[in-house]
Amino acid sequence: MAVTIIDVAREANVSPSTVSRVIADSPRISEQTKRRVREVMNQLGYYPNFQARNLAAKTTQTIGVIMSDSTSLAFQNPFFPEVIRGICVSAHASKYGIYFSTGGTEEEIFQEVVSMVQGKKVDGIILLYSRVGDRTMKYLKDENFPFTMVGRPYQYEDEISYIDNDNERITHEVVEYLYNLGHRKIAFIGGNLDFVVSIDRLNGYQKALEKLGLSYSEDYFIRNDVIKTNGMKAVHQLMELNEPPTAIVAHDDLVAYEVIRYLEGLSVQVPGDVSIIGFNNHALSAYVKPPLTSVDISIVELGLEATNLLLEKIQDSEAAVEHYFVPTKIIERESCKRITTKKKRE
Amino acid sequence: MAVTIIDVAREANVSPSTVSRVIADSPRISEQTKRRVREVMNQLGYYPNFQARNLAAKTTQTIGVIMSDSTSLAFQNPFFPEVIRGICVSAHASKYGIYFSTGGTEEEIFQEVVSMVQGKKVDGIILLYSRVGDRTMKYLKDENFPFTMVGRPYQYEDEISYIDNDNERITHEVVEYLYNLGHRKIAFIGGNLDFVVSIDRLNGYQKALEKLGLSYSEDYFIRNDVIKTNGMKAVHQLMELNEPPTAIVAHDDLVAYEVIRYLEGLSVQVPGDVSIIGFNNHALSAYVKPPLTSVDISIVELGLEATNLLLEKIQDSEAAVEHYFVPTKIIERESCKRITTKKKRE
DNA sequence: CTGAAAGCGCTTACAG
DNA sequence: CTGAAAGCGCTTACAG
Repeated sequence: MAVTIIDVAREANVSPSTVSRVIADSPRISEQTKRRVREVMNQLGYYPNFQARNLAAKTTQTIGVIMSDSTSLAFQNPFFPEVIRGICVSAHASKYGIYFSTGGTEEEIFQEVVSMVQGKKVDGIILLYSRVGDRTMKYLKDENFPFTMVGRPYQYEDEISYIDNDNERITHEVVEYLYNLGHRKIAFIGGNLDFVVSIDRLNGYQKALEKLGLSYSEDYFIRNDVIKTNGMKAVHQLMELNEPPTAIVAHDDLVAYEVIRYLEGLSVQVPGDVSIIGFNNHALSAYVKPPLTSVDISIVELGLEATNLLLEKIQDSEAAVEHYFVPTKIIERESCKRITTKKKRE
Repeated sequence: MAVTIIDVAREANVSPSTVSRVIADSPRISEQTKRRVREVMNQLGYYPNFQARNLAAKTTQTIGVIMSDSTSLAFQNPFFPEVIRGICVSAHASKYGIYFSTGGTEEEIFQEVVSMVQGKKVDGIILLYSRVGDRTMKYLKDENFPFTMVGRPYQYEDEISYIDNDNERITHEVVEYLYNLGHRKIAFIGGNLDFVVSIDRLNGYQKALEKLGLSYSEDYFIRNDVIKTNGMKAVHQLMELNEPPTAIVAHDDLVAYEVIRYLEGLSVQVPGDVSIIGFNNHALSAYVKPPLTSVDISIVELGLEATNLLLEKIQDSEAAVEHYFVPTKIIERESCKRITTKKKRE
């Protein structure tokens, strides 16, 4: 029904091959012929059939975007929309489309990736997460299929191209920031340790303590799952310690606010009694009370650069493995307070 | 290179047609043959080529998802990730994939939609917005291409299937809610009036005033663009009116918080002096101070139902045009206060 | 229940 | 600079 390359060829008195070459803007066709063929294409309302072209050319001009299962962090604001925006910008500039994974569970996602790869649905894949022991990542690596990750791979770091923040360093800086405000008792509320980002941030926290001569205590570390299931109690226990923290680093702005609310229940003031700093710099964090000091992690760039790297890989299968860190920045607002170190010690 | 249907056929001693029918699980093939062919497929690691299958079958098994340009509301949390989640659930259940638009400007988006339709990239399209005078919507309708919208179309309402909230009604209810708390001076901060959702909410506000015997005043209506560019001043003017409002309805939780911040600058307490209610029930709104009363609009359902409707349309081109409203609910928190109507009037 | 053949709408060596 | 031909990997009437 639709007008095909054959119709155009007939109408323009050339062969289908020629029409095909005009579409591709091949230099081997004379300007005159091109002009004539293009005129006919417009006249007939011709559009190349995507599937047919891809089948013949053995390409798809689309990249697959995979996020971790929907129950996890990835679906929270604002990471997801922003990273997608970055991907869109880069993909659009190179005339690539985006095919989106729809799977729910880890297993479904894995199966979907396999079918994307084997079924030749996409030219390359972006993994929007990095999880410990991830089968999908391993598969992609073993298949030698073009892919990049947003997040440092937990393994094979030298064989996989990825974009990330320097999570260890920035968390280190966050702790130092609090230290410089006079804090010595600094608690940490981590993310899901199945994800490398959470591990790196925890490492940064621990190393900073060490470097600053503060000792690490299990009591000062709350895992994200206990915040989720039993946050109120965990925060109460934290504040009932003999030496309750004067500052808290939270893995995400959302959990920071959750904690602030529990603190309120205990009549603990932020930042009066306890300073708190979050990660990810949510849109709301500027407006909320107290405006939250938070680490901006350049989410759009994360998506943008991951896509650029993938596109390089697709276009040149010999392209070197590359890693980038995208900038992070502590956005100071009003949830952290300078204290004079007059308490117990010293 | 990859193993094809031919390889499987040869190995299983059947024709390619038979293999194809086994893939489709056609009832016309004996169980015995199916078993044998499937065994060979596993053994050889066969996966059907997506493009080839689609080209031959004249289908794509994928739906296109289009959002409004990235500068607008759609990219704000939490609408975007949640609506996508809804779409994914439904698409995945029906084994459809998702092709995502990457365009930046309105024109780019339009071109992309045309190429999706004409290039046979997708079987149907979901428009994640409804804009006044939208060329893309008109095009889809005129082409008679299967599509649905999240949001009431500004035109051709009887010819287009869509899912929406009953925005007029819920805004009406919101005003009544405030009225029942004793408020008589209720201001409204609207969204971008290029979008139908904003128009409907404004209408609901105005009709509620009318029904409740309150008069509508231009002074009580702030357009979203002035909030964006000159919000502080607009809020100041609002509060310096002879009869400043005692309650404010904000088109979105984000703008509600922005307003609250400006109010603070004027030492106006929320909800002490002014009550405020938002829309969209952001994830943070529960945690923030004051916890914001907000209208939950069931975003996931919006995506889910729009996809279901589209799938019906795709599978049956004669399917009737349908509309659904997805439930809305006022989530009461702490930003609205009952007042005793003792001020000036009466 | 199964197969031979045509066809989906392109691209790309190969030849001139 | 252009064309004829083969092929990409499937599906689907048609025939038996």
